[in-house]
Amino acid sequence: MAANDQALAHVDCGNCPIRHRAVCARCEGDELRQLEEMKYYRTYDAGQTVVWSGDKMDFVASVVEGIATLSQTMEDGRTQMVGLLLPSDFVGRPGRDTAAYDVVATTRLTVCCFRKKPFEQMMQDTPHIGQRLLEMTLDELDAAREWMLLLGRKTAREKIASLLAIIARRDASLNLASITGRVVFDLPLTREAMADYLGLTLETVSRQISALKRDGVIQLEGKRHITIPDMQQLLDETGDDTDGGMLA
Amino acid sequence: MAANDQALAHVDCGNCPIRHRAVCARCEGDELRQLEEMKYYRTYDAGQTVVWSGDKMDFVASVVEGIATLSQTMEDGRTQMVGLLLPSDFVGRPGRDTAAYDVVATTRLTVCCFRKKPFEQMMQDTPHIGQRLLEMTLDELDAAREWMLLLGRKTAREKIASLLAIIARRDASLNLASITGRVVFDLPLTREAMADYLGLTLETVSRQISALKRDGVIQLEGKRHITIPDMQQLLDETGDDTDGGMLA
DNA sequence: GATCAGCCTTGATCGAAATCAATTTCGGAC
DNA sequence: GTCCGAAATTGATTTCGATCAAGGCTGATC
Repeated sequence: MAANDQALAHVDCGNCPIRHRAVCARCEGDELRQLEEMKYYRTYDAGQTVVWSGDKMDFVASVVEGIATLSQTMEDGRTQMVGLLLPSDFVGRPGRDTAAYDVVATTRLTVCCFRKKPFEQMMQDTPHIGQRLLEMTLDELDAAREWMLLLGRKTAREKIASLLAIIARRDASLNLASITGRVVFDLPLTREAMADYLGLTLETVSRQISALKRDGVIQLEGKRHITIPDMQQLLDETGDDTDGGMLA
Repeated sequence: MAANDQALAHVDCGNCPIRHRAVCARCEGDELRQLEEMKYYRTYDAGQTVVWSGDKMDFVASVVEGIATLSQTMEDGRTQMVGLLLPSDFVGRPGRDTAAYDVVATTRLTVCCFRKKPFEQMMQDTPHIGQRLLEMTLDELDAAREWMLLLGRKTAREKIASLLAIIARRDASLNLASITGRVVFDLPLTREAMADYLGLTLETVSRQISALKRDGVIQLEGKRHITIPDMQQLLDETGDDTDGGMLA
């Protein structure tokens, strides 16, 4: 049965992010069993809200499959996405019992949950879970700061190119393909969601995508299927330092 | 002598942030002694760069006194500040040996340093240091995300008001004053630094400050000394939800 | 296969902030 | 006090992206 398949996948470290990214590599048998007993799954349809900002949240979770977004909304309705959750990303904050952001599934979403209290206890007893969580949080902080540069200083075209590059790179890493040359993928976000992420309006997003298409940087099939003929050309549009990076 | 005074301050937990915020409350005698032996101080003049992005960084540190900024710069010179480091904030990332950002002292700055290797070892041996660091990192992540909303969606006026409110609130908490009513403080940043933080130009910063002054929201004495006659009025300008917050 | 709704594109116009360009103010050194 | 230079202000103009406004495409439903 499906539930069992998933459980097996976990034992094999194939899928469950908490297991895979935070725990598995260093877990002992007892700890594995403990985690195994604590976890449960939830799935959401595309468009469903997982939690609203301010809601009570008595679990932590990690994304198994699908994509979710974190966003903040001002009273007058202006919204800014502050995080994109991909498989293996962590949701929820130990030591806080209300959600700080709206969490929305943008595709069909499966998460692996742990009730907060026992998870926190487990963190206490098993230091490397906390250590792994610290590493992940530091990575997220770096990502957030990179996004601050994008939001504060990049032009609309650079913003779009950057977002496409990030999505392309993620797909490339999944496919184990090289980062240069041709890349093909489907956009997991609507134009509106892209706009919310980039601090733009959906019209500007649409226009800039059209412009990149017109300039041959990307090719579009339908509204979501994208081909990047030359990844380097896209990277040149992002404004980022791309020439090999510093080696020191 | 000064050095000794500082050492005493640390023993008393009065000042050193790593001690005070991350460790002290739960540290045992041995751990205290170990930290005490590891630490050393550095001071920088206003305007001095502590480390350049990409530089090797073999220490972690925490701010004892003064203010530093974290910023990212694009090849063409556009820069975005991604963090403001106040006393007790942590600098450096365990598990990474090059700096990811430029760290610049904006006032005279004193930091308390620990060489990375032994600090990491200490983290291994003393779980609650890592736990405290996780809490601090999660706080920083929240702050970064709040800043993303500011950068992506707020108007220039709202940005200035938000920055002033943050600085005012910080000073207020130091003075144990209430958050409402009259607040007086000195700006620790130049207009240019404010612009880098807010994703604006320095001219726009100047114009908006003049506008807030003209509208009676703030009073200016010289270029840096600011009086806020009515804190609530300033908060109303930030665009943030301020009416008591949600209570659920 | 018609209808409809959600998503997307494109055009016209507007407006906020950037840019370019002088001054002015202020704080410190002498 | 005077002088100097950095920091800040202010004005004129431009520009990029927002806003307002029509449609167009596509896929689901009946």
